[in-house]
Amino acid sequence: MVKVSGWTLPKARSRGPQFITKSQIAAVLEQVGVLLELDGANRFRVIAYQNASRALASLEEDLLTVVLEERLTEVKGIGKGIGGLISEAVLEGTWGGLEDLYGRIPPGLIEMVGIPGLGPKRVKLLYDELGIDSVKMLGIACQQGHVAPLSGFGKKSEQKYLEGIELLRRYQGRSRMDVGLLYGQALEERIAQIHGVSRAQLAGSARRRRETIGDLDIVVGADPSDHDAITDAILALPGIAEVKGHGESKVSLILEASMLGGSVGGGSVDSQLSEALVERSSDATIDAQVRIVELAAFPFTLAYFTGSKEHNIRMRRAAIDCGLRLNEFGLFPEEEAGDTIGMEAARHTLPCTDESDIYGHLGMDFVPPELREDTGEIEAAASGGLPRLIEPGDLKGALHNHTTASDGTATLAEMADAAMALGWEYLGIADHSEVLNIGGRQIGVPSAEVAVQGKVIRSLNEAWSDEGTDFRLLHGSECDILVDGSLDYPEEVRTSLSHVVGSVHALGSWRGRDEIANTEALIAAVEDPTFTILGHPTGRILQGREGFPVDLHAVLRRMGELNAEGELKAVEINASPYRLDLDWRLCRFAKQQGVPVCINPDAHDVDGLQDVWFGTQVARKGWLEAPDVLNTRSGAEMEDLFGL
DNA sequence: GCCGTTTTCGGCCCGACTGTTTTCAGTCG
Repeated sequence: MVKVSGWTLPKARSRGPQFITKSQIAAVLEQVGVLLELDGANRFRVIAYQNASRALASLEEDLLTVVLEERLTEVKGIGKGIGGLISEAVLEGTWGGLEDLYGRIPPGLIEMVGIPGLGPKRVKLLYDELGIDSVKMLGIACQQGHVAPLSGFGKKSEQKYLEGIELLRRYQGRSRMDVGLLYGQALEERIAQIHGVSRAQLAGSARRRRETIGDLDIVVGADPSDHDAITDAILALPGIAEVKGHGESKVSLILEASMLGGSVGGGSVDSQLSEALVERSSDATIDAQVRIVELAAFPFTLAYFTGSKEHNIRMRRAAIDCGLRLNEFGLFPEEEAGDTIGMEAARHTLPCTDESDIYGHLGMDFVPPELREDTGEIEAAASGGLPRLIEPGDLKGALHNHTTASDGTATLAEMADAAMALGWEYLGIADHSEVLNIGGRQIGVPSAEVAVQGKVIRSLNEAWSDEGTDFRLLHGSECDILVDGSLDYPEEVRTSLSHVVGSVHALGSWRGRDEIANTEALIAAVEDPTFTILGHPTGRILQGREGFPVDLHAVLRRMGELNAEGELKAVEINASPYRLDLDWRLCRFAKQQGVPVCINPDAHDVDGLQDVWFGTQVARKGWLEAPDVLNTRSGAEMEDLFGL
C-alpha cells in the first residue's frame, strides 16, 4: 500500500549547498510522477518524471559537482525542466512550482489509487465531481449509490470499489524475496501439475530476484484446445481470495496463505517458511497473474512477463531497429504483420524455442533474468560484454556470523559443523562488540572475553589441522561503529582479530542526522587501519524500516582509494532476506571502485548460514562475478589476506 | 517533460480485460 505519510517535500539542510541530497530529490521526482497523474497531466510528462527519478538515483557522480559544472542535462532522462528543478533544490533548497502541486492534491487520493481497478483518471473524476478525497469517503459514497450515476461508472463499479477497499485493507504491499518465492514456487508447482500443462514457469520480479516482489507472474504453455480446461482448473485451486478477472489467455488472482497448503515449496526458501509466514497477518494476500499461451509463444510470453518493463521497452526498440516487431507472442518482420496485432501478427514469427533465440535474432547474447533492469545489459549483450555471474556454489565460506557468545543460538563447534556440511573451508565468527546492549541487556562480548573466544578458536583450528581437515574458524568481530565514526573496543583488541566487520547499530542517532554527517562518520570508520568489512551498510530492514541516510557512493569511493594504497576494505552484502544490504544497485559501483564484496549470512543459528543463497542472488543482480566476491577465495587464500 | 536531429516539433512499447457504451476509455501489467 502506498503510505500517505511522507508525501511532503523535504526540508532543506540548515547549511549548504547542497541543501537537498540526491536520494531525497529522486524520491520527490518519483512522487511528482504520481501527483501529476492524479492531476490529469499528459502521460508522457508523468513518464518523464519517473525516468528522471531513476536516472538521478543511478547517478554515480557527486551530485553537487555535476550541478556546479552544469552537466546535469548531459544525464539521459534529465532535460532543461527537471534539471532546473534539481539545481534549485541542491543550490537553494527550494522546490519551485512543486509546492503548489503538493498542496493541490489531497493525500487521500494517493491512497485511493491503491484500490484494485481504480486508477488516477477515475480518482480525479470522483474528486472533481463528488469531492471524494479519501478511501473512507469513497466507501460511503458507494454504499449510498452516489457513484453509479456518474458517466462512465455503473452499479458494477460501485461493487468493485467496495470489494477493492476490503482487499486494500488485507494487502500488505510488496513481499520480501523469500516470501514471494515461497508463494511463487508453490503456485508454479500447483499449475505445473494440471493436466494439459506442458510448461509452467515463474516470471516477473520474482524471476528477476528483486529484493521485494510486488505480484507473481506465471507463464503457462499448453495446446490451445486445453486452455479452457486449464483456466477452470486454476480457478478451482485452493487459496484464491478473489478472481480479479479471467479471459482466454489470462487469469488474474488474489491469493491467500491457504494456497500454500501442505508440502509445497522447496529449495533454499524452505527453512524460512515458518518464520516468513508468522509475520504476515493471517488474512494477508498476494496478487498473481497467470498467462496461458500456446507452446510456440511460450518463450516470448515468458520474456515479456519477466520484464522489467524498462528492459522490454529497450528490446522492442532493438527489434524495431532490425525491422522487426516484438510482442508477447512473437518476433516478426514489420511488413509481414501489416495491420494485424497480437497473436494474429505473431503467426509470422521467427522461430524461437527459448529466450536465448529471441536475443539471438536481435544480435544479442542471452541476458540472465537478474540483469533485465535496463542498466546497461542491452548494450553489453550486443557487444559480448555480459558478466559471467557468480553462482551460490562459488562461495567457500563467510565472514560475519554469531555464536552464543553474543546473540547467536549455536556454539562455535555447532556453527563450524554446519559450515563444513555446506562444503565450506572457513567460517568467520563476528560476534557483537562490547557496546551493544538491547533493552539494557548486554549482548556484545566484553573486551576481556575476546581473548577467551580466540583461545577456543585456536584449539579447534589446531584439531582440524592435525586431522588434515581443510577447515578453520576466523576470529573476527562485528564491531560497532559509534556515532563519531570511531570503532568499539580498544585498538589492541581489534588488532588481535583476523578481521573487523564494522556495523552501525545505534540506528536512532544515525537516522536523526543528515546524510552528509553520516557519510563523514562512515568514511572515518573505514579509514581505521583495523577496519576490514562494512557490515549491512545502511541498516535497512526490508518492509520494516528505512536505512539511515548516507552517500554510499562517497564511502565506496574512499574504500577504493584505500584499497589502491594496499589495504583490504570490503563491503558486505548482508544476505539475510530481511536486509539484502548492500543494495544490488550499488554492487557494480563497488566493483568499479575496486572494493570487493563479501556475501555474509549474518547467521545467528546454523540454518541462517543458508541465507547466503539470497545474498548471491543480490550479487548476481549487481553484475558480480566470482572474483569480485571476497568469500569465493579458498581458506588458505583468506589466511594469507588476513596475515594469519 | 525528454529526446533526437531532416535543429523544431512529433513521437514517446504494446496488448488484454472490464465495464460501460454502442465504439471506447480506463486500468493493469
